[in-house]
Amino acid sequence: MLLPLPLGSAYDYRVPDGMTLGTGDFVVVPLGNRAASGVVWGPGLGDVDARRLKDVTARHDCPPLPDVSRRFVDWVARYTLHSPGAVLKMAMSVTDALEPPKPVTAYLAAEAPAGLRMTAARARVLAAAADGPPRGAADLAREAGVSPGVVKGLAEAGGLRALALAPVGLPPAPDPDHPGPELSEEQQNAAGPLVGAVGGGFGVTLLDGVPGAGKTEVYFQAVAETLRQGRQVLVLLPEIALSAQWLERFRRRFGSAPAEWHSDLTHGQRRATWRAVAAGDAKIVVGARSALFLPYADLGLIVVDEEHEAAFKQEDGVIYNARDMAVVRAQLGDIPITLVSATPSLETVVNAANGRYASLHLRTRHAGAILPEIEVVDMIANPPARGNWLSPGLLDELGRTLAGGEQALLFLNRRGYAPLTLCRTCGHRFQCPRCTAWLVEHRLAGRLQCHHCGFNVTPPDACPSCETADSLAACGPGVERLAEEVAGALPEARVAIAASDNITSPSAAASLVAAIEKHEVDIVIGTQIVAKGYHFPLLTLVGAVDADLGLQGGDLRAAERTYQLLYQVAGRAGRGAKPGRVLLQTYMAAHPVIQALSNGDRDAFLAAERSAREAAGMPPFGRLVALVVSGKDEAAVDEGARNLGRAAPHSDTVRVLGPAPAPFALLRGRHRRRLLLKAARGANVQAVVRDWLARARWPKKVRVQVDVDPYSFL
DNA sequence: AGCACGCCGACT
DNA sequence: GTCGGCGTGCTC
Repeated sequence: MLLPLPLGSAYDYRVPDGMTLGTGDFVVVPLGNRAASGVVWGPGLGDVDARRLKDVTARHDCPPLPDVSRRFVDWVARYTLHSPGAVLKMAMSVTDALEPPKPVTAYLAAEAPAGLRMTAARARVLAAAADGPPRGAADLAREAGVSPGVVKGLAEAGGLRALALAPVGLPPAPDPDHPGPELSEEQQNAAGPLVGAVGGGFGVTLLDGVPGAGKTEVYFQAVAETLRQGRQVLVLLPEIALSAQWLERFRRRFGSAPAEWHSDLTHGQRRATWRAVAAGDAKIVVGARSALFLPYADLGLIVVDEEHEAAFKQEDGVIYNARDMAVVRAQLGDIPITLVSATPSLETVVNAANGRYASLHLRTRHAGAILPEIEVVDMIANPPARGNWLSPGLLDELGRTLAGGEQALLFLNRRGYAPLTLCRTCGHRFQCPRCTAWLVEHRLAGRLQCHHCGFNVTPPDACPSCETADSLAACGPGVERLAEEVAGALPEARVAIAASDNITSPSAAASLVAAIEKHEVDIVIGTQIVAKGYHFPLLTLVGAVDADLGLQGGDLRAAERTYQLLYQVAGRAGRGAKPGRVLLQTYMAAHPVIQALSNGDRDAFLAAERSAREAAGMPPFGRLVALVVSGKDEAAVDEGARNLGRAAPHSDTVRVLGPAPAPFALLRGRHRRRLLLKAARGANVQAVVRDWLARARWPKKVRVQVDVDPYSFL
């Protein structure tokens, strides 16, 4: 019996007489003094005294967790060095979905039978029921301002008619043969092998195409083929909440909506979707990384769109990369998987180059659109006005674009107004008390905010350190400040800010997208949330305000990520009839990333990146495991980190760097130290780390977190 | 993850 | 004198 808790191993329970259980069955068991739901993982191990065993309470009325899902849970647990129970928890995220939905009874006003006793409360219920659709007892009672008992009593007395309400339904099944858009010859050539792979067992294909090439329509062909074969499809997107246009495209192609899986669902939707996936009724699921762990009855195809995205890396709880685990899931299920990107990760490029993955290329934009020209604006030679961030060249282009009735996007990967506030008199800087981070001014919200823990304060009138009034200065730009600069330079321009602060839900994203599509916006000023996926035909100018932003810091993937992000942003320009232009503002015009972008030479950039990683033995040519030691007591954390460092394994294939303070040495009030294990490509890092952790000792109040294949170095 | 047990600060 | 804070330990 595996419980969805971080317990270390499965627990044994006795099966009471008269109950038959099979592997994968969902059951209720007593745990301590409460009841818990878990999954039958196999026969008991018998390593616990039989007298201590408790009886299984009941079997849930739902399909068992399929064999593939169970093997997947075990595999992910072994790989990530987390407990199987913690991984199972991700597959059982809606516990009350284990029981069939109770039929919901709704009530509507009925012809009052003779002799119905009327009270003031009953009259209010009847008045409420007479107006509007049939509602449940609780809703009706709330509206009438009475207790639910009154509604029940009235219904029994015949004053209300009861009606069985259909449980939360799924959208109608997508139709693979719904007429879709015509594919170009290049698209058809790419779609052929993808469609051919459906039903043919495990295989990974990279679909690599320039932005605007119509990659989505290409993999939709494989989705359609899988639907025709009656099997389920999973499409993973990095940020499902922002995928309004993707969903619209899906609806156009298949005549119906897919089942969605992300954090923004209501409880009822989660429940219904989980059950429909388990029953095999939900034929296509589009979701964020957690959708990978749903209990698919018969999964036949996985697509990972924007496979290079860092958002696929789960950074808390069980730390895993959904793209990599999706490949594993496909292998265990013996089904094809397609990785899609305009800027594939180096890992994927290397796998494609050495033949482990097949690859398909789309080199031209769809419908005759051409790729934008990318120009470098050397900010040393063309500085902006003092206190501003837009170079004269970019400002001119903005004006020209607007005058031509077109739209522009200014990209700056910084939320808020200014990333740092300091006192001009004494130099005091506003820092988060719980994190190693400055407080970011959010002028629209009137707050100084920490982007890591949510701490925020009202900006004071006087410096808290030297008490000088009106001495605080905003340092550096954020999207809000950029909007202010644009408003000053181009007062007629209609500006919209797009950052995670104001685009918090799929509906917020949808309304912004609609406003841009209807040309109610001239200039979009956004963070990375506008970088990917969107298609705005009138958008012809993209300005990257601070192209160098991601290049600072010693992160392994800084160059790769900056290249991907800027290339994706550039790809928003010129997707319609008119050609686009892209301006990259930089103080590092000679940097290889900037050069590669302006020369349009992705292959040379990847080759250079690849040989640098190979020479350093870094991924994908070597393996990394990060250990983060954290706790509230700094001395205890240091002690734990030192102990781990002393116990660290060393061999000719493995070495350990650190401990060193993590880049965020203090995060949410916890002190953090990092150790990094670097190993040869073929090394069994899991075995090495497991052995290491078993030998080392650290204070109990200190937590050691394992991150296999760390993505960011924070 | 919950939940209980246990040992030190501010209250009716 | 108690209520309650969360550190620590346990759940077949």
